[in-house]
Amino acid sequence: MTVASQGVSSARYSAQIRSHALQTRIMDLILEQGLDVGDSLPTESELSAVLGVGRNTVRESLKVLQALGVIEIRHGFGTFVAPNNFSALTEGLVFRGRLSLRHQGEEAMELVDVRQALESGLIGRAIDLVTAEQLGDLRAVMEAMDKAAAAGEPFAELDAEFHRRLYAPLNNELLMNLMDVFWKVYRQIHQALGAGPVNLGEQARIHWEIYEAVADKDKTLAAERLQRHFDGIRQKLKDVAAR
Amino acid sequence: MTVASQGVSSARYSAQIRSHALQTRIMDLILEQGLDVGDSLPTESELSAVLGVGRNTVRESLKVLQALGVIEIRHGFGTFVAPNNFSALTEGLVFRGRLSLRHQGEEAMELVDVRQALESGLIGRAIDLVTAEQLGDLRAVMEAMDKAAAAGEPFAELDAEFHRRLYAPLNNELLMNLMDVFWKVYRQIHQALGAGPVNLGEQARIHWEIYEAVADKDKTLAAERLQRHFDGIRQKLKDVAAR
DNA sequence: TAACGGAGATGGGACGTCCTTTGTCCTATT
DNA sequence: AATAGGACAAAGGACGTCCCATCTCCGTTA
Repeated sequence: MTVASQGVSSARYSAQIRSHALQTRIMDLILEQGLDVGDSLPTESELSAVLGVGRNTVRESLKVLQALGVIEIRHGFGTFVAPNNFSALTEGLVFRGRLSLRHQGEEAMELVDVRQALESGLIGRAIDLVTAEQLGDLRAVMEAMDKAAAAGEPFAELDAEFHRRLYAPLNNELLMNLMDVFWKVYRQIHQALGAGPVNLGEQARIHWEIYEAVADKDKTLAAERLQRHFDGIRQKLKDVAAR
Repeated sequence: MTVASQGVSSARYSAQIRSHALQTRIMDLILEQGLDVGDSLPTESELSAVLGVGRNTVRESLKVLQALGVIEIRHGFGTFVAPNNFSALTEGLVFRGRLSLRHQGEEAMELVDVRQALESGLIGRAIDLVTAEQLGDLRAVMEAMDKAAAAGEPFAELDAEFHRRLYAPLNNELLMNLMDVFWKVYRQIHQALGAGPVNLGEQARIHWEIYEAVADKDKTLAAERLQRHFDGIRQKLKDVAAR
């Protein structure tokens, strides 16, 4: 544990506790009133009155809750309970990643480790649950990837889509969000590092191999190929960071 | 899909883009100036001047960045680049979890799935890397757990500590943070659900079995026992949610 | 019937003011 | 000389107020 990691939660920062309390009160208010995703919160002025604090203070808390993906603020219309949304988490992680590039990109590597564990750990169950239709979707992505590769176009988005669809059978929204976050963060760190030239054809081939293993319902093989896929990514990161 | 669920990411919300841009500018400013963890940012007034926006606006962005774990604000002292810290993420997830209790606690289940994949997926490498000292630490936790179980005291904290130490050998701070978050969220959801009576002795036994497998460096067995541990948790959740 | 536009509501933002907290430094006391 | 305590300055915290920007809704008009 680092020196400072005891920081934020420490009782020392009473101000943080107070503003944190306000956020909690707002969340509790949502829950108490039985609001659900899509329902609207009271206006800022109303909240300011109900909670007994100034409107600016309310606004600060609302902004934080929005950043945490709890609510959605729409200018001129109102504030609403947000659907699941982790995009905020992305920002923080990307920042962390960029900050860590000064220290040999540890964070990026850690991120790949976590992704690897998640994906190769879950592929088995995904194979158990995948339907023919979902497999078809996956294949469609691969064909698009081939097309992009043949045209010499990068296919970062298709890559992400492939991994996303791979785990769609699990029907786990939290996982989807997390994987999205990891993917975006990885992407941005990769770009910031200055990605070297990529071999599109080989990229596509690796994904095809994973697809084949999944289509054959061969869990061990799929897990192994995913593992290797990530080993490759890790190696590439190491190469870039070494410069 | 609800009315609002197409919301946040849409280009439609220019206001969100603007405030998001401000956050990004602050983060960029940190990176450009070469600030590292612990360094202090300009004061709110200075930022307000440099960025050409009002102090309240700056404050809103700073609060968000604090919530994202990017910076740490200390009343009367200044604003600093924060060490890694995910505690903020916890809040959002706990809220999600509580919100979802109305829908048979799906989120809690998803959370367990992700934890399971992460932990059983990473235990192998943890076993590869674990040192004798770390193994000793792990054992110490187990002995404390035994003592608590014998005394009839719940040992949620020791349980968390066990899982934390299990993966300490990986030296992956991101993973540690994530696991901490998952743990806290799970804990809170569990409490909110109204935890049933727990069999302390059996809890301890299960953890001992995992420990033994790790001590024997038996990766397969450890992964399997972890898997079963989580299956048990999942079953318990299902029971509680069924009421 | 469809397109346009205004009204009203709601969030966005900027100042200015005063309070609270924190760290520092200086002084007085022992 | 060492220490305790108070004064001071700097920084963030909270509010109130005023005006702007944007959205939705609904009525008007072509």
